[in-house]
Amino acid sequence: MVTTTPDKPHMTDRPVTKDTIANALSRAIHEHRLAPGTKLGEDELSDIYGVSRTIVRAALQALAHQQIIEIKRNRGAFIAKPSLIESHEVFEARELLEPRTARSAASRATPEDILLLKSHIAHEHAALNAGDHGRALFLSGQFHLEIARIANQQTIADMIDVLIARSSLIIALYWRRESALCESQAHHALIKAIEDQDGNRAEELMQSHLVDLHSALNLREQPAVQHDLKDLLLRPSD
Amino acid sequence: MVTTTPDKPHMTDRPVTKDTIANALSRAIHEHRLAPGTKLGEDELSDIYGVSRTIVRAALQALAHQQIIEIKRNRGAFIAKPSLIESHEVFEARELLEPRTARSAASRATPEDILLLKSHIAHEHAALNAGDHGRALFLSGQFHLEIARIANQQTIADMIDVLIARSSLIIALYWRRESALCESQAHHALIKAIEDQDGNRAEELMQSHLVDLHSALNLREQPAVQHDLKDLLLRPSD
DNA sequence: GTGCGCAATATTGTGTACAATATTGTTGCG
DNA sequence: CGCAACAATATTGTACACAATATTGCGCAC
Repeated sequence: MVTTTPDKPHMTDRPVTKDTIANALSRAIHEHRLAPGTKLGEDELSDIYGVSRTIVRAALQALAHQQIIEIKRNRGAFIAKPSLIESHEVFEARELLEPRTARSAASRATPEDILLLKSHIAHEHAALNAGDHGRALFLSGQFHLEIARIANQQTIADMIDVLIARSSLIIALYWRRESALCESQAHHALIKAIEDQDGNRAEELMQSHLVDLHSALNLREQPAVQHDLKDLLLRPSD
Repeated sequence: MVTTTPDKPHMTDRPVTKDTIANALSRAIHEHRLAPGTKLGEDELSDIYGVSRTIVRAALQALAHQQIIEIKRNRGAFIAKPSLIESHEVFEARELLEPRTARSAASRATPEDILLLKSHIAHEHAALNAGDHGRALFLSGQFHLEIARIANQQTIADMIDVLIARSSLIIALYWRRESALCESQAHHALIKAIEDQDGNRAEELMQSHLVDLHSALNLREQPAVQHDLKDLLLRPSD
């Protein structure tokens, strides 16, 4: 057995910088492999990636700044659990940013961009058919991000990136199964509008798509998944 | 001389956390006491604040994430110099976010909020009369931030906060003196609209105010202040 | 037996030493 | 005299050791 080698996971010996860890964690959170409330111990991570806690801490601080993890002093880092208010705010912000961005994308998209978007959809479908809901969700987010990139507004794209990451957490906490209608139809329609350079329609479709997403959430009650049992025991309810 | 005491600057012995340093630097940048391109050495800062480089690095990383400083590997941290494209993007993002936020603020503002806004203006005027342009600029930014806070959208307010910080850098680089018209009139009108709960007018005023700001910049030529001499020598021009 | 307080343990916070890299100064060769 | 390679210096990158703090477990008193 070679499993006893205490070396880094990959043989290519890539440096393993803070971005390596931040991206890995970000991805895992996006794909719902890490649930809100999960503790991310520094020693734990430094063991996993074979680097010192210094690097791990830098990665955690980066994620904390995106508000997808929360660092409590002398307590550690935990995957964030967006509150009801926060969740509304995130989607309201997306509704403010993304429709106009989609309009802009419609007027700039090249044939290559369209192909890329379609490939995104295809991968999303494949993941969904394979039962990999986490990956499908991640790709769905990347689709939105790709539109922002096409719009050629890096600054806005960066903001949307963060909002999408937080949306993933919100979905983990507040998604209601009954409204499990697959949203890929909306994405298809969006591509069509962008392909047709129909900015008005793209904006409108994006707006209603986000409203649909927003309203498909149980943003009236506390989340069903409550890892942080402290406040759960303080909420008797049913 | 007691200047030889190696202690912390303030006698109150406040912990001096990374936020202390980040806020101080942020403030100094806002007020144009630190010019774009200035190098921020780690040892330098750790000496100044009497903490180890660990804390300083954390502060610098936080500022880097807001894109108001740039960290070059093995080179150090430098105050950012937003490019022309970046500058346009920042103001386009503000034009997307702030008008709607002002509308929202108009419908929520309490009498106390109005008073706070007016006090902001007063301080801004005072600073301007005292010739402290840096502080006036800082307060002007805070005014915009205050409106976002009144709108009760923390998420959007956070984004605007970052955009305002970057705007300060952009103004340092691209402001043209000829258009030195004091903008406080616009702020006065905005307060009036908010006080009157006139959302439409607030949105409209904020929009035109930002367009004015945007167009008061020399966003066609490279910045006059070029600390980074590397690319300046590569640009012959006049 | 229950509750409180203290000790033991584990985890994060910070400082520091050393390694890696970039920058600068110098020297030797063409 | 100019250029290039190399050495010296300075600065950042990383790991690690210790300090501070929170959590947990235990024992004692009531």
